[in-house]
Amino acid sequence: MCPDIIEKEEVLKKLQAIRGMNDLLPGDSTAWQYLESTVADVVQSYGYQEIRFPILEPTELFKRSIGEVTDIVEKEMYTFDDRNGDSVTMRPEGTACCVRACEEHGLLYNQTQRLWYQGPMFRYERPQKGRLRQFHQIGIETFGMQGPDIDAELLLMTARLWKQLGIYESVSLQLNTLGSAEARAQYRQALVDYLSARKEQLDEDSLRRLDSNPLRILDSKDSNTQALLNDAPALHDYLDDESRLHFDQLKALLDAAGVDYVINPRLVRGLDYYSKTVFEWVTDKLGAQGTVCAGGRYDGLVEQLGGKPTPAVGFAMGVERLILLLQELNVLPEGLTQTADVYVVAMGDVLPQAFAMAEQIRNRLPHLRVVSHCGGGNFKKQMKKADASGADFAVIIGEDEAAAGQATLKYLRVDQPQQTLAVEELLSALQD
RNA sequence: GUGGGCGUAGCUCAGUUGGUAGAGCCCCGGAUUGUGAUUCCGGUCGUCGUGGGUUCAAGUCCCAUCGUCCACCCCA
Repeated sequence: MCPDIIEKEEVLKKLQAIRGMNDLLPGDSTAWQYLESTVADVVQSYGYQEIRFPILEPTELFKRSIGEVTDIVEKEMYTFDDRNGDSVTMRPEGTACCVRACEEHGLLYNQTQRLWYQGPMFRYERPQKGRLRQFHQIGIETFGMQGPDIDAELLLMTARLWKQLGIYESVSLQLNTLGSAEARAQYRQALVDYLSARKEQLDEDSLRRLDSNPLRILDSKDSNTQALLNDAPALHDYLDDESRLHFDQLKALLDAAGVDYVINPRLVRGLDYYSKTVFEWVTDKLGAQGTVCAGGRYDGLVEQLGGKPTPAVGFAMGVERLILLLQELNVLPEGLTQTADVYVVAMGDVLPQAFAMAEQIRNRLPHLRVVSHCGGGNFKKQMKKADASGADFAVIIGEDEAAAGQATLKYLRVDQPQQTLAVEELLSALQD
């Protein structure tokens, strides 16, 4: 066999998307656009501004923020050497990037910020439902506000968003507080002491976490471990007064606003930088990856990354998971698959007139999506395409219409007789 | 990283103890040369993921490999 052919076949086999990195196809992109624009509308209605930062950041940024001993940093990051030998990493999350960008440009100097961002994140994990290697988050971060009011605002904003999307009844807000860094350190020690004395009763994973990230043992799925935790020291007994007050005030604000929540003392977050408020919006409709939005307060992070001490709260939502949920609940608006509002059919030697008509409609009614038929074909075929496009109207131009400077307007979705109209009449008919 | 399920047409999937690869949808043509979504008739579509092995014979059995899905883990 000719070597060229062999080589070609091998290349063709390999030419597919990288594992865990999905293509977004035309049939799904409209749902994404719907979600993204709904989120953008809601967050902007609270006065949040968009920020954009690079996908590639210095590896050190994530080591110092997320925590050296977390799974993300230890084994899930896409890290490689830049051409000059610097270690760079494709961002596994947005918070650290956002802090870096704000700090670098003085956005945190004596001022508050309400920011949001969106884009792809990268983690080398085993793909499963709701978990990808390239996934998308929409994140919100606020800086410079230390009171519980801003925590509450974030939760009100998310609740509004879920209502807007029609999923509020299918998600529940899990709420907890981790206390100050000092309080948490004390509690951590107490927990380690308690569990170390009972090592033989721990499952394998929890045993491993006893050294690396003992708080994570709290939300272990192992039933024996959970039973063991019933008599373990409770985080709430170790809370400092300030954190306790902060949490009580937050709950009062949520109560007053009518946002339901569940206090979950076992809720901790995987990333090291959280303190005080932590929360997750979870659903039972998506299988194992049911957290659709999560975040909390991270008052220490800015300083940890070299800035002045700056209070901060934020969260991120998983776009793929929200899309799955919208599809699962069947709450996507109708018409997302529609690609046109008006379909222009040209019969005979009238292409110049048909194009002119389509352009005229676009000039005067720019909100309408106008698709001109291209590629020839008989009348029947063109009408079939018009129907398949989802358009409400077909605008038909044949020899007769072209000669008279007219067009025929046919209603594709309602039972109304078609009419042959002059340009102005046609435009005003399309307007309603 | 660990387990389990599944890879057959563009899509969703049948395919019996091993015996000549199927259906629906989609698409195309026609019934209807300027009127679609309904109906009827006809048609195109495959290295059965890949590579070995067993056998007279493999989509089917065995081994390997790749891909994918779900779960653990982790997390949005």
